[in-house]
Amino acid sequence: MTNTKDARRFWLMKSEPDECSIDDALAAPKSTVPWTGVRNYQARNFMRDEMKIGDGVLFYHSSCPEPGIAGIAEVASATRADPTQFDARSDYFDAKSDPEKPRWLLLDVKALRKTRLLSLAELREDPELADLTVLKRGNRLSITEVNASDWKRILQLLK
DNA sequence: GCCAACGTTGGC
DNA sequence: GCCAACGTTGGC
Repeated sequence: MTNTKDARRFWLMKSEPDECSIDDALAAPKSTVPWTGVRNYQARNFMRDEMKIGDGVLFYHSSCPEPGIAGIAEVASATRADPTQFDARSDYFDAKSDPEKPRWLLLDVKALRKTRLLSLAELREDPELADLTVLKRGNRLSITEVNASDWKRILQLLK
């Protein structure tokens, strides 16, 4: 199987470092964390339909003093139900989700390494990254695709 | 804490 | 199925 449909793809995943930073992910067993709390259908569908084990992930810190890319990770599992949707004490509880037909999914993300913080400001300054989805105005999606050339460029900036 | 942008909800 | 109101995200 070598057609382009099966090529490795790349993603940017936002995490609030207060909840799960790149350090937290690296400290987890097997450096792997369940990506809990996605409550947006578009992001869920990316996980369910598009993301494959081994896909590259930019681990992005959001809602924090220094937002930006903080590490490199990879997709480490297929999707399964996100258990927090059924936990009434969880911030991510969803009373409308039927356990027989879970509305929200998660997948495992394996942290590979921490990088220097490539800040949002620095990303914006790079003309080569002009089409990076996370830089687009009004973007709020917690999972966005990164094209291969932007991925390459970002790894270069992180060297 | 502000607020722009965007997704979701629910009345009709 | 429209769309106004409301809630959330997330940088600043």
